[in-house]
Amino acid sequence: MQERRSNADRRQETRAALLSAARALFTETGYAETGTPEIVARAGVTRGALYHHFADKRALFLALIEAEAQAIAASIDAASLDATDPLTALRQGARAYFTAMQVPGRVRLMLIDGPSVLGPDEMRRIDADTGGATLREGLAALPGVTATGEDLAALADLVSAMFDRAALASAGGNDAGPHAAMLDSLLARLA
Amino acid sequence: MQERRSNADRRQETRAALLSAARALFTETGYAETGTPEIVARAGVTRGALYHHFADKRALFLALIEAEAQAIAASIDAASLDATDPLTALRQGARAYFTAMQVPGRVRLMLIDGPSVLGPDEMRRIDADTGGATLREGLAALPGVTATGEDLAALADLVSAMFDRAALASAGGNDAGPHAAMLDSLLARLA
DNA sequence: TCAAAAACATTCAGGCTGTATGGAAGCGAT
DNA sequence: ATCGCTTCCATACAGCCTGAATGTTTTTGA
Repeated sequence: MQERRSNADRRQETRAALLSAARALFTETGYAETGTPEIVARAGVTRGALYHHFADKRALFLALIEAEAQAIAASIDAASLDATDPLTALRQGARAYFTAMQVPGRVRLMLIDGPSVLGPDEMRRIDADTGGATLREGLAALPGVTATGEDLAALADLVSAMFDRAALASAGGNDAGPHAAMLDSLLARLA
Repeated sequence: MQERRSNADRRQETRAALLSAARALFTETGYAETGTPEIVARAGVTRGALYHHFADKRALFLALIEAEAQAIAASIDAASLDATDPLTALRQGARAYFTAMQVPGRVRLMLIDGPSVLGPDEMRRIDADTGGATLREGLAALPGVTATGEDLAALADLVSAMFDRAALASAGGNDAGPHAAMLDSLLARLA
């Protein structure tokens, strides 16, 4: 019995299987420690399929990171829609980011392996393509923030660094309480 | 002609040669892209020497990172000795950190490859063993900071994240001005 | 229905890591 | 001084992985 599938379907299915298997293994074992034989075995295909869909291991990882970044940005957008004043909007966005980053493996993908494998520049680009502007606008709306242009971008970058560090602190079963609370009070000082 | 060297000398010399060669290649090409054959060729020894002194490639990298962290901490300590009031002390420490992180390759070693190869936990341990306490004390001395214990540690971690991000922004020939200035004004708000 | 293209499988070459084995040089005791 | 022991280092080997090249099957479109 041979099930007749369209090329588009086949393509998308194996791509999804590869991305899913790669995500599982990369988050469990790390990028460098995970081999492509392992990935394709888990995905139920061969290495030929992998190298047909992706130029190399790095390209597979890049596709994974981009999908993950979009999922995170979508979560934040969905959560911070009902904004009353700028500060609570920012706080809601921060909470949404933390909960989004608690999805298993996300910290490792986005904050550890991502910058190392893809480089900081590419990670910045990905961030800019997904949710980068949101934070800038959220900060600019705060009454205590007068920065614009480059200064505003720098401020957003610094605040984003604190978000990331707080998310990192909450990984591995650690208590995120102190970091999140402290970050919240720092944001309150900005307003 | 055979130069008679003591075992202690031989050991330290080849170790230094290996660490120096590894530092050069890791900073130029990155950890994953640098092979041990390349390292030992540059150091003028063989892979046998490398695996005699270090358990594996990771252990060599670890020794390198620890030495680098101590060098950075030493630079900061040396620069922030003449402290008048807490805020300027912190500012001087910040400036010292930025100049220390402008040594070529340091950003890549400490902020990109380090966390990926050694893991965030080990990087935290290294930071705690070198200059971790300095920042906590400097922040605690600020009049506007009332946090203690876990909260103080969380604040120091968040501020440290901003330092790192600012240093990262200044890497690759980018202009560090906006980040450094913005960070400076944020620190002033804390006091 | 049939050629062309897409999707996938298999094979191959090169390189790298870590280990095991071998040799040379220093060290301590006699 | 020399002899066993240890340290230091070099060479050889086995296993694995990556990416490219080559084959095979399935789908597509005319």
